[in-house]
Order: sequence, then structure tokens, then C-alpha cells
Amino acid sequence: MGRPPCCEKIEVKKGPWTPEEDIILVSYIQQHGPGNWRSVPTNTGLLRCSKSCRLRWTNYLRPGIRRGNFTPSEEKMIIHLQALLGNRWAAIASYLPQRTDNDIKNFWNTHLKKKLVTTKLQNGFINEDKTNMATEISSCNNNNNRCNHNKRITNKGQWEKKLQTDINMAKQALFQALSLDQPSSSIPLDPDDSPKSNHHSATDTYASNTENISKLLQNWTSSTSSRPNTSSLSINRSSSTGEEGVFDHHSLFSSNSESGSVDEKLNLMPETSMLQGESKTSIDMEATADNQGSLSLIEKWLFDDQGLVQCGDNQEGIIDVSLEGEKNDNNSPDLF
DNA sequence: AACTACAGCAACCGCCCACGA
DNA sequence: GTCGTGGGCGGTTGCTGTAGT
Repeated sequence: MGRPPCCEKIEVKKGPWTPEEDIILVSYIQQHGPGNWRSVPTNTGLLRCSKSCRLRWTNYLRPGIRRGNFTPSEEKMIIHLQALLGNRWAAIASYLPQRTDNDIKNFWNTHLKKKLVTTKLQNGFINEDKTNMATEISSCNNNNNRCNHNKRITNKGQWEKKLQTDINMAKQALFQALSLDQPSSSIPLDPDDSPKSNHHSATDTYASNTENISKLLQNWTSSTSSRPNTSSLSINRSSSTGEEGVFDHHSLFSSNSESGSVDEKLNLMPETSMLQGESKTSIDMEATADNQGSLSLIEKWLFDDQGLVQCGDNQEGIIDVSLEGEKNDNNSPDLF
């Protein structure tokens, strides 16, 4: 028996989300919490598939999400983690605070994969481990052959065992990645951290300018008693039509935004704390709770963990994905 | 300046799995 | 065991902006 579609295919709007839709969705989730997505379109009047609502929330509207401008540190971590975990983007995302699996996947497909392929062609791999890794990466990158890592493990015991192994390996990889990023082991979240400059700003259009929504959420959660009526909102927007996406949330919410981060505020509220916990690991939750020290918390978790793999004691399992060039910093062709 | 090709990204699709009722 | 629902994932599409001619 086939599974029914998540929603009726008729009269379902597709394409980019508009600010109005985002506000409606955020408003609803703020009131009812995430979950029961099937009822969201019905209750909100959104002409969207329930799955689309869920994806929109988890990938773009959820508090604590950072988009675009991957830092070199994040880039390295993704490479390490992808090599270790395969294309398990959700698992990788759990180690990258504020990043979503979809965002990481897109970044991998559009940037890192090309770099790795280029490097593979240019430099080759020196030792057997690297050769094996190259084969694995290649197989992972093959559109027609899903990565072995990703093959379904039907046996739960096997899966848990593998997961534990993956976690340990990821810890090693993360430690290595962090240690290579000295002097500071924390991923700088400052925009000045020389992020990869996109050829065009990821925040130029509304669709990617979801920090607006985060701010919106901030204001929303700080003034739930005076929540505006979404049906009467006056919004200047352009969506993806090419006009500058001006989402005038200031006109909607007058509360200031100077008293702490979104997540700091959200953490003060049981409701939003619950929201943050949705579909994310406790690590991520801790990390997103403090933008300034996000990775420091992860590091703490990693390095305080009793199961921490001692650095340098067992590095055979660590796969070095051509990071030798890091010494030459970002633009070094040896990096990839 | 106009046109074309390409790159990047948001979003969707379809499939599978886990979990709870 | 069946069914409904949410979640994860790879693959893909279509739009938009940019670079090149």
C-alpha cells in the first residue's frame, strides 16, 4: 500500500516563501510549537504542503540558524566530517552549530566537492589511507551510487554501534580540525572571519535573509502579550522578484534588539526552549545558545566527555583530507 | 549595452526509516 | 501487524545574479 501524499497536490503553492507566509508560520509555531505539521496548513491557511512548512521551519526559520558565508574553519570541519560520516548531513550538521543539513549539503555540492575533485586531480593522494578516502569520496560523490555510509542499516544494534563509532571518529576529526585552527579553536562567528565571499551576497534576497525572521522571532518572543495580528501586517517586501527585499519588521515590532541575542532571549522562555530542542542534539542546543562561544561549548562537550579520544594517541583512524595546505592559509591551492 | 553561459541556492520530490497509536 | 506522521536523505529543478563575450 502506497503512502498517501503529505497533502493534497491541488491548490498547493510552490516556490519561494514570502515574508507573509513566514510570519504566519512563525506565529503559528510560536503559539503551538513545532509538530503536527499536517495540521499546520489547515490551521494557518497557508497554501503550502505540510512538508514544505516543516522544511521551511527547520531549514530557515528555526531560531539560531546561520546562513551562508561558511568560514574556513567550518569548511574544514565539513570536509573532515564528510570524510568520516559520509553524506549524512544531519549528523554533520549536529557538529556545526547554526548550520542546517540542507545548507551544508548545498555548500558541499556547490563548493567543497568541486574543490576536492580538483585537488584529487591535481595532487593525487599520497598514501593508501588517502587513496581509500579518495575512493570513498568519489563514490559518495557519484550521483548514481549513494555513499556506503548512507546505506540503510536495518539492524538497530548495528546502527547504534556504527553511530557510536562515527561519533568517536567525528570527535577525533573535530579535534583535529580545531587544533589546526589555532590559535583560536573556536569557530569565529564574527562576520570578519574572512568567510568565503560569495559572488553575491546570500542575504541579498529575502529568501536567504532569514535573519530577519530570527529578529522577528526575537521580538515576537519578547512580546508575546502584544503579538500583532498577522492578518493586518503591513509588509514591504519583494521576495525574489529582484527588488531589494526590505522586510520592515521594525514597523511591525517596536521592541529593541539590543538586549541580547535571539537565542539568549529564546532560552529564557520555556516555550522557545522547547522549540530549540526540536530535532537538534543537545550539543547543538548548547551551541546555539551562545553565538559567541558556540564551538567552545562543543569543544567542552567533546573534550570533557569521558569517551574522548586522546589526541595523538590514536590518529590512525583519522583521515587526513588534504589539509596540509592549511599552513598557507585560505587561498592556498594546496588546501584542496 | 545586450546577450549568453554559468554558478549558487532555495525549494521540491520521492523514497526510506523510526516511532507511536 | 498496520497505519499515520515526522524526519532524513539524495537528487533534482528553476530562479536569480554574475561573469564573460
